[in-house]
Amino acid sequence: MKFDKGLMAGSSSMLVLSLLKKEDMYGYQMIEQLAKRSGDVFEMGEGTLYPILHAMEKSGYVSSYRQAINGRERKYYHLTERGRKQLDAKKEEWKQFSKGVEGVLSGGAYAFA
Amino acid sequence: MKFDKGLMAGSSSMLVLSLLKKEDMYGYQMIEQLAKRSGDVFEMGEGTLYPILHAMEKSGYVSSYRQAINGRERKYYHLTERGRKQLDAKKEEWKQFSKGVEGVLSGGAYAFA
DNA sequence: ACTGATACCTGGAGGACCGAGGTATCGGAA
DNA sequence: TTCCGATACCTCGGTCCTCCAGGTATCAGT
Repeated sequence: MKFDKGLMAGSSSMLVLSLLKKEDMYGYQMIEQLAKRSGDVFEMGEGTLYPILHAMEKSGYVSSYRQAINGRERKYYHLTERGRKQLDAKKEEWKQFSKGVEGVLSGGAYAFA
Repeated sequence: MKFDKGLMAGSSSMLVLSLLKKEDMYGYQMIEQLAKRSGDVFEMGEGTLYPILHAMEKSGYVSSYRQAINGRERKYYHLTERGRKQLDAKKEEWKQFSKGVEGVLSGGAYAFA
C-alpha cells in the first residue's frame, strides 16, 4: 500500500519515537518494524528515516551508540526521557487531530466532550 | 489549538472536499466551517486554502461560480462527480493510514483483519 | 569472485504549508 | 464624513518534509 506522501508528514517522527519506546533499535530495523507493525502500510525510505534520526538526536529526543555484530556495525538509538515526553505530546496531538478529521468528515455531527 | 503543520499536510484537500459534500461554499466560509466542525481544532490559513481550491478546480474536482451578495462578490465552489470519487478515495486512504498509525502506536498489537 | 542483503549516509528535486502582504467593498462608530 | 474592522479574494517567498538516486562498506552464499 502506498500513500500520498503528505499524510506521512508530521507523523513520521512520532512513529519513530514510538518504535523506540520498547527497545533500542537501529535504522534498518526500524524500517522493517514500521512495515510489520503497521500491517505493511508504511514503507519509510532510508532517505527519510536517517535525517529524522539525526535531527532527533540533535534535539535530544534520542541518544545513539554504535555496536558491532559480526563485524557489521549498527547504530542503535535509545529513547531519552525528553524523547518520551515528546512522544506523549505527539500522541496527544495525533489524537486531537484525528478526532478533528473525523468531526469534519462526519459533517460536524461529531460530539466533542 | 494549534498543530504541527505537518499533520495538516495530505489531509487538507480531503477536508475541503468533505465540506463541499453537503452544500456549495465559498472560501471564507470554508475556513469558518472547518474550525466549527472540527471543534476549533483546525485553523486553516487563507494562503493555504485558496491555492488548494485553484488546484482542485484545475483537476476537475470542483467547479466554481461567482455570486454577489450585497455588492460583496463571493466565489462559490461546487463538488463535481469526479471530486466526489476523489473524496471517497481519500477517505479510504485516511482510514488505512490512521489504522496503521494506531497499529504502530500500540506496539504492533493491533490485529489487521 | 561476484552478487544480493545488510547497514549507514548525503544531496537535490519536488510538494505542501504558512505568514505576510496586496486589493476591494461594506457597515458601524466617532 | 472619515476611519476602521470585518468580509472576501488573491499571490509570493520561505521553510519544512519526503522521496529518489547515488555513494560507501561488510558479510553470506553461490
